[in-house]
Amino acid sequence: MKRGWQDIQTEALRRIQSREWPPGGLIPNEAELARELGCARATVNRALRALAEDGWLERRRRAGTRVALSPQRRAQMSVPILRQEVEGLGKAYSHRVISRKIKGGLLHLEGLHFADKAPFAAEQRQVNLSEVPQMADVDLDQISANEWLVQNAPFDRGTLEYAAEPASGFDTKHLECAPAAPLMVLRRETFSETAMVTAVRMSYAPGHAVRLVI
Amino acid sequence: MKRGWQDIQTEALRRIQSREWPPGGLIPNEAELARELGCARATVNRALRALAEDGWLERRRRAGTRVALSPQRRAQMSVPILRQEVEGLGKAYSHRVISRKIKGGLLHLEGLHFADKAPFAAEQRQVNLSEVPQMADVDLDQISANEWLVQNAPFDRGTLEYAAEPASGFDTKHLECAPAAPLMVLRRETFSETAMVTAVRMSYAPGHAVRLVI
DNA sequence: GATCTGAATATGTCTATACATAATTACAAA
DNA sequence: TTTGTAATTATGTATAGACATATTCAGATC
Repeated sequence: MKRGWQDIQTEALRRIQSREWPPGGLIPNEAELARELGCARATVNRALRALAEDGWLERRRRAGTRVALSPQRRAQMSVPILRQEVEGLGKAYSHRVISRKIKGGLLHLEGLHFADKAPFAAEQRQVNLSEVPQMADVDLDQISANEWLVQNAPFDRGTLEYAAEPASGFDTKHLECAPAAPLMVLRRETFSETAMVTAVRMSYAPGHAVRLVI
Repeated sequence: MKRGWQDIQTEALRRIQSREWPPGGLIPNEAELARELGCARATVNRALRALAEDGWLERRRRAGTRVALSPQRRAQMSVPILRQEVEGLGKAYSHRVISRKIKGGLLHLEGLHFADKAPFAAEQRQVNLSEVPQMADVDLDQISANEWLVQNAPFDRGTLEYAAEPASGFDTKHLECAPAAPLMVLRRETFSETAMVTAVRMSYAPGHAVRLVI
C-alpha cells in the first residue's frame, strides 16, 4: 500500500505510461482508488489533480477522469531577467543605456546588455509613465529597466512572443552582427488591470537559443 | 470574510501587488491568516501553495512564507503538436513524407507539414527503433511521426530549444523561402528512462512566432 | 568561541466527514 | 419526438484534528 500523494501520483503515472490505463480511457473514480491504494480520497484527489495540471489526465465532474488523448505536457520557462540569464551562463552582466526620451506620456528607451563585455541583447522599450510614474526618476545606469519593472511593476497579464527576424540596422550596429543575420527576437507586452505598462523588443546576439524545460 | 481558497488567493495576491506585503517580506503564518480571514488553515495552505507554484511566494518550513524578490511568473507553452497548431489557426492540416530510411537501428525521417497547402514546417527526425519498434510499421502517410510518437511513446524527460537560424538547403527547398532566410528552428530530444527515443529538427516557414502565455 | 543538542515552530501532509457543483441519466409531461 | 425535471454520481472544496518534517534558535558543553 502506498502512502503519500506523491506515491499515488507515481503509481498513477506508471499506469498511464504502461497503458494499463490507455489514452482516452476512463480510470477508476477517486473513492475506488482510495480503497484500492489504502488512503483517503483527498489524497487520491491531490495526486490526480496534480497529474491533470501537468496534462496527463482530464477531469470532469460527474463524467470522471480519463487519460489525456495527447498527453501534452506543458513546457515551462521563466520570464527572462537578463541579468540572471547571463549570470546563469557564468558570465558577468552589465548594461548600458543607449538613448532615453519622453514623448507623449511614454518613456522611450534603447539599451544594450552585455555578457562579459560582449553584446548579449539589444533592447527597445516603451514604458507607460501614467502607469509607473516613478520610472521617470529611476537611474537606469544603476538598474536595468527590465529589472526595475519586474520588481516594481507587478502586472496581471501579458504576451510574450519569440520570432526569428533578420537583424535590423539597430541590431546590426549594436550587436556587432552581419546585416540581416538571423536573430532571435523577443517581443513582450505587459498590462496592468487598466492599461499597457510596457512593451519591449529584445533582439539577442546571434546564436542565442531559448531552452525550455519539460 | 472570504470563502473559497481562490478568494484567499485573490486576497493574498492583492496584498502582494499592492505591496502591503512587500517583496522579500515575511507574511503572516497560515494559522494567523486562517484566523484573520475566517477559514481553515488547509484552505490558506491551498491558496498560498498555488501562489508559490506560480512564483509569487517562497515558502520554507519553520522559516515561513515570504514574497518572492523577483516575482518571476512562469510562462507556459504546451509541447506543440503541429496538427493542433495549424488547426488552431483555422487552417487545414496535412503532411507528406519526404524520405524514410533505416540505418543502424535508427529510423531517419524527413517530412513536410502544410497549413492550407502552404508549407508550414519542415521536419528532420531520428527515431530509436529499439525504444519504439512498432514505429517501423506505422503508416506515416496516415499519421505524422510527431503525432504517433506523442500518443504512443510517452517520455520521461526531454529538451526543447528554439533558435533563429538561416534557412538550410533543405529548408529553402521545401519551405519555399529565400536561401539563408531567418527561420525559427525547434530542436527537441526526448528520452525514456533508459535511452533517447527521438530527436527532431523542425524548421518553420518564415514569419512563424512562438507565443507563450503568462 | 566553536560545536553539539534538544526545544520550538511553520509548513507539509493525511484523515474522515460533510456539503457544493457540474454533468449525465432516467423519467415524466407536452 | 421533444422538452423539462428530478435523481444520481464523480469531482471540487471546506473543515478540524493529528502527526511529520525541516529549520531555526537557545542553551549546554567542549
